[in-house]
Amino acid sequence: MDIRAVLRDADFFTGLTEQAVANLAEICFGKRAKRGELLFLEGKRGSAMYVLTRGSVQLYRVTEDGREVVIKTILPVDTFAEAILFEEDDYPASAVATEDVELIVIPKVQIECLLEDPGFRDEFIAMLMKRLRYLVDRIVSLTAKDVEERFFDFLEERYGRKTEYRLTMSKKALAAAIGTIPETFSRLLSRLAGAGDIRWEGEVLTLRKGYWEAER
Amino acid sequence: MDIRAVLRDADFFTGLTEQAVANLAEICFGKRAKRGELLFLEGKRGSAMYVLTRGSVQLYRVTEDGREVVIKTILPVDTFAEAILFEEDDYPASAVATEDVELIVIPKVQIECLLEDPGFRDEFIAMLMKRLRYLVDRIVSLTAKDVEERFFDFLEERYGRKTEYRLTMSKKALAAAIGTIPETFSRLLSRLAGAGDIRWEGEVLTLRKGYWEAER
DNA sequence: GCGGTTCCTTGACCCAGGTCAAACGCGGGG
DNA sequence: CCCCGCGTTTGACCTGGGTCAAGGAACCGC
Repeated sequence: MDIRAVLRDADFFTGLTEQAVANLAEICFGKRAKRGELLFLEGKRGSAMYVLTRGSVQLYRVTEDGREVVIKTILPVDTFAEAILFEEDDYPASAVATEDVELIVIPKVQIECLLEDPGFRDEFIAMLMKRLRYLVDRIVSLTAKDVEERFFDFLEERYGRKTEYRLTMSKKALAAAIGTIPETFSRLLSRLAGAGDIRWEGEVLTLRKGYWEAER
Repeated sequence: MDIRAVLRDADFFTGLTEQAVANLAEICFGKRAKRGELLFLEGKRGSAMYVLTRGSVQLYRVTEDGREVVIKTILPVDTFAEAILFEEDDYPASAVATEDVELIVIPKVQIECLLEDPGFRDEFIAMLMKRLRYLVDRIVSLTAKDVEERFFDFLEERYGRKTEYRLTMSKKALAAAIGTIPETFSRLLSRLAGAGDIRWEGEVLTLRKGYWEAER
């Protein structure tokens, strides 16, 4: 895995010179984790942010009564846990690998230097704005849309409009990603399959041709 | 209304020198709006951010099918619409006055100069982080808590733990603030009143003594 | 191969809270 | 002073989706 190439291509680091990326890459290191492994825990002190290069990760919070609420599902190539860079304290959420994953670990101290650079800082602010927008969208979606709509929103947002999706995370994780439970998700799928809207074989989900053009 | 004094005390402007605040105050101006008035509309171009000094404002989004989702309720003294400062484009949400309000309007261009100052930029980033946290909390709350819990969370978060609250916005607006509809909110209130947990007279809500210490 | 997990599915049930409708109080404009 | 419109309340009703329980199915490690 060529760390430097990955960093260069990540949105997060546009605005850095080739040289700066090279320097950064020197300090970073790769990491693997297996499905189900925790990457960090809400409230724990953290000292790194991540770039996900393979697999998927869910950021979630746990309520007092033990319910897990997924805030966001991370897919390659995306960065996460940038929040930690600007907080003296803890991770604001937990992160779990929803499949076997590969990631790049970027030590916090290293980025703090970069933030001196005003250009980079602007990029950083722009990224935060994107995160804000995402969360607002998620609130709207969880509040005002039903499970079916959220499912297709998820497909579109995370993979784009296609007719075939290779979904490698578990259905349980998918259910959590769209803010519901496995039972409800399973029922949704069999209803859609019954109506001929989708077909699910192994890891491959196939949509009825023209689905995206239909009423919706 | 002493604009300079308000700005000086606003969290948002800590990190500015007295002089910088004074300069800023020169450019800003006060504004009033009546209950129900729109301050800005999602998708419209904007060129100012605001400090609310009296009344309350709701930020909300409208879904395709016309449902309004309240993102956040603003109370004095808080800033809003800072997002616009870093977007070339539009307001990401709409804002409506939920009571008669007084606000300070800060032209966008003016702040853009301030962002040159690295100290101010750090404050700005810290503020964005707080917003992120807030939205994550709201997701958790809307997803995993019932209406009653959200109501008391709202009271605590917006006014602190007290036994008496002067609630000047309409019950309709309150219902929207906690993510429900007037009917459900009204039923909640009469249930709580029946149980002796609350009393509501005019604008004043009184909690049963020791409410905050109870099980919850 | 085999017992033990964990995942997935299905069925029966339930309930918080949304919808629809009706009635009333209240404040402001004509 | 009356009327209209809005906010509020209450009642009757309904339903999306969560809970609980019970089998299958797939995947371990031994």
